[in-house]
Amino acid sequence: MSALSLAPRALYEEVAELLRQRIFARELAPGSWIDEMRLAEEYGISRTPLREALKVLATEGLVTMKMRRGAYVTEVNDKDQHDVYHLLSLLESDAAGVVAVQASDAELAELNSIHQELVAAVVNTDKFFAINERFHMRLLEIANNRWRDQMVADLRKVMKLNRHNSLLKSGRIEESLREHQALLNALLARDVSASVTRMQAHFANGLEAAS
Amino acid sequence: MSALSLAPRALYEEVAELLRQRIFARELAPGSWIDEMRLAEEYGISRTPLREALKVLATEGLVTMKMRRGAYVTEVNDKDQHDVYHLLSLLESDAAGVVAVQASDAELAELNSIHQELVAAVVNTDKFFAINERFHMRLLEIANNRWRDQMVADLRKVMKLNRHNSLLKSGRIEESLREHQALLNALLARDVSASVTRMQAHFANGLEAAS
DNA sequence: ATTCATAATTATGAATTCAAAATACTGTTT
DNA sequence: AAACAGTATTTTGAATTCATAATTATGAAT
Repeated sequence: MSALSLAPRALYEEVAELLRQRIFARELAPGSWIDEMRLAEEYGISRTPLREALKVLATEGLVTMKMRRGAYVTEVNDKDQHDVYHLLSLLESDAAGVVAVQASDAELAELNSIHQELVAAVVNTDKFFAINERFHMRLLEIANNRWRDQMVADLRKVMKLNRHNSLLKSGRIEESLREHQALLNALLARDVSASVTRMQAHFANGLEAAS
Repeated sequence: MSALSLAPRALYEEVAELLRQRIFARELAPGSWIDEMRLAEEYGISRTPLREALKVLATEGLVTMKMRRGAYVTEVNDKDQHDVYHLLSLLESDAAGVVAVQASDAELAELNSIHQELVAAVVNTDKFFAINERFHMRLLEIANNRWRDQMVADLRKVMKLNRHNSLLKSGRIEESLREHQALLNALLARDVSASVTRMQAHFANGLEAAS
């Protein structure tokens, strides 16, 4: 068997993740047909787990199944992009409000510590992006709603379908940092409405930069 | 509506819907193991499309796949119930705000007309529930964000997993009607923040009634 | 009777096979 | 050359088959 089977995850999950990567990398371009046989052969597996993976991606919205003519990579237009971004803003700003109320002091301290890493990484773009991602994820974890986590994860995947996908443009690292600082201040002050507003502002600026 | 979809659905979709119904009806109880062979035989199909359907339901959160030991109906505890309800409130109240801004006069008139049906159906509980559902769905459609529609649909499915699932308890039809009226007034006045607040209140009261 | 080891059974995960639909190809006619 | 009919090929959807993991049953030893 191939190296795939060594992973603890189910094969169809493994394949789904490989396909996501190729879709995000635009190796499988939006609107293009997905050749089951070719991919199955390439991965050295049968069509069965591959087709299961495609159905998972279809439910996530990354792939569109057409009756009797197979799977196609979903095309995301500007409106979709805008709509998804709107929902991310809504969900994450709500999460910020929850965190302002419910987080323990230790958890807020942890967010603060990640923020300090962010400040330190301002010179290294890649590192900044990675830590920024970690900050958002940790905040969601602390907000402690697995259903929201799942939705945000799915929406972020869809965002990656778009060419102008970055949730954080490289040109506005300093600006983004200031927004993060303001958000953190609101969180540490446990000011709910300010936390929500700051997160919304963070997203609003991000969309402006992306369009 | 589904009557317009002339295209026959794929078998795995058909089966997924049948399984959803059985899960909502608690014929497949939360936490219980799903017997693939039994169901496949019962439906007169092979395990292949059934397993594809199960993977779709797993992505929706209705079932949980356990490595090498099959599929189980997801157990939704009180916290899950609360978390999902919170998200529904968030998404639908946001939709109400969008509608207050973006809806055409004709669309608002349509919502008003559905509301009048609701008023007329106050004596018939089943009818009231159905029309109430239609009002919420139409409002979402008018808000015009297919990603939110999808998320709300999935969350409502999860809500149905819970014993105390009703988004609208029978004891508070009159109260619910008043809330709807207040929401509609805000929408017709195109008052965004009032629309959001009214929808939030509608949900807040619903949760209180459900617990 | 309880525990442990081993054999038999069952269920899962994945490959293979098969039927039918969609597509591509061929050759003929105009 | 364009249009068409008819055939061949490809591809999808689904059933079947197969290998192996997990579970259950059996029986020996204490």
